[in-house]
Amino acid sequence: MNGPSAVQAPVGTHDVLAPDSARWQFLIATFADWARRYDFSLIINPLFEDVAVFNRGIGEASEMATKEMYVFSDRGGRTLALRPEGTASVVRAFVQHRPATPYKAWYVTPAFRYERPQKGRYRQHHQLGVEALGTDDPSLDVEVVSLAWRFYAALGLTRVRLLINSMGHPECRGAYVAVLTDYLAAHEAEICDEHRPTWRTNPLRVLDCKKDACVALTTVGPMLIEHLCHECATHFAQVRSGLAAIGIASELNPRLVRGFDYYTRTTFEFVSDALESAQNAVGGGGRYDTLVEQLGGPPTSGIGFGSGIERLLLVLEAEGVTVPVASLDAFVVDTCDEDATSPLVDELRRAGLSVGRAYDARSMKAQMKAADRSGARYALLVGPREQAAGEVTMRDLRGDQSAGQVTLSRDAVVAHVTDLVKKRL
RNA sequence: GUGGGCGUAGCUCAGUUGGUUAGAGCGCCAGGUUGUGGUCCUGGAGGUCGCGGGUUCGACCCCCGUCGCUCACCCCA
Repeated sequence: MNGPSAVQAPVGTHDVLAPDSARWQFLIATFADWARRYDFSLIINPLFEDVAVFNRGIGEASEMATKEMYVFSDRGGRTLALRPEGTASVVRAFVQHRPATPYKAWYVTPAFRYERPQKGRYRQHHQLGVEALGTDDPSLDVEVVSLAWRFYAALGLTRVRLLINSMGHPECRGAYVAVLTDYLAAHEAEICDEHRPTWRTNPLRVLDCKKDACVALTTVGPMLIEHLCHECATHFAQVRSGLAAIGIASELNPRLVRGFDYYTRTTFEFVSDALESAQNAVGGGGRYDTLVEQLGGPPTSGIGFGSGIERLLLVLEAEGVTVPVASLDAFVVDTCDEDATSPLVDELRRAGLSVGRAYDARSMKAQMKAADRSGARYALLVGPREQAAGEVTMRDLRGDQSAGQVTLSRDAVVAHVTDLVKKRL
């Protein structure tokens, strides 16, 4: 390597190649299927937005907005940001296009945050999620949560738990924050070293703190769940009973406070007991009944959830879930006539089969080796003998040790192999 | 943003107190078998030992810097 030094992916990003990419396909296809069953349509948003979309959405006081966003100026002087999460863009698109409500959309997208990478945390990670706008019916909260729940189950995960809480709406939360502020002010000396100087900026963050000092303090302090107004308390009760009615166990966690300012009422998080690290959250979400207005739309309720693909893959591995890997149906081995290979391969592919072949006119032994490594079910051999007789030799590569082979006429081979493959499905 | 660990072949890793041409397994290519994979045998290709500087007669090894990877804190998915 005397040429230019090799380039590599930026810090905190990663490439996904086969065979790992098969697990991504499985995740995305499974999620798309469940989103379809729940009547969600696909939405595709830009990866970058006017920075105001995210600032107004996730809150200027949040860590993500202040320290973690990829903000840049384009050549036209616009201040843009790479999306750090999925919700704000969907809501922005809703405000801009005003689809009929209820509007239910699913997405899969990269998300960008400038953080130090570690296990399960990247500067570009990927999320699957849904958003549902246009009603605050608790049945919709139940649907969004259960979609996530059923999706995790469909992946084969058994150790995911649902934590749930209610953030109230702005009025009852505001009243609670006043109570909490008084409480924290009276016990300021007991707050952990990190939050003592900053707790007034966002008192709710103290609830989220994992340090012993803050945990001890807030466990006995006032809880938001106890200060909900009648409407919010009723709504939350309906969500929980709705989940129970379809057999989904939700654990009330009054300390659950998620990182974005836009959340109201129902807030939830899925954690995996299979992950021991601090990155045990595989997904989360909640209701955001003021976000549409903050982005300039009419008063519109919304709820959504997002799940990190990289996190899900960690959990799949931790739980020992294996993912089906598609292999080739056939591999064409041709030592005779390169010009005859392409039509045969083409016919097989048009018949719906996945077909591999060798290149560079390699020896039959080399091509057979390639056929074996490709995982193909059948090898289709065309040598001078078959060529002269108008035949193809079909060899079963995955049968018993004594795999047999048969000779077929060239005209019948495509239909024959197609039948065999379809019978196995 | 803070702190720890690690960078040797495509991959996983050896490499003695600092001493000549840096090794293994797997993978890859070819041959053994001039028409047959998965087992076996033989051979081959592939490395500026992350990069730069320093110490030394001599550095993969020691020192400094740098880049990268990784783990944890923080935050989150």
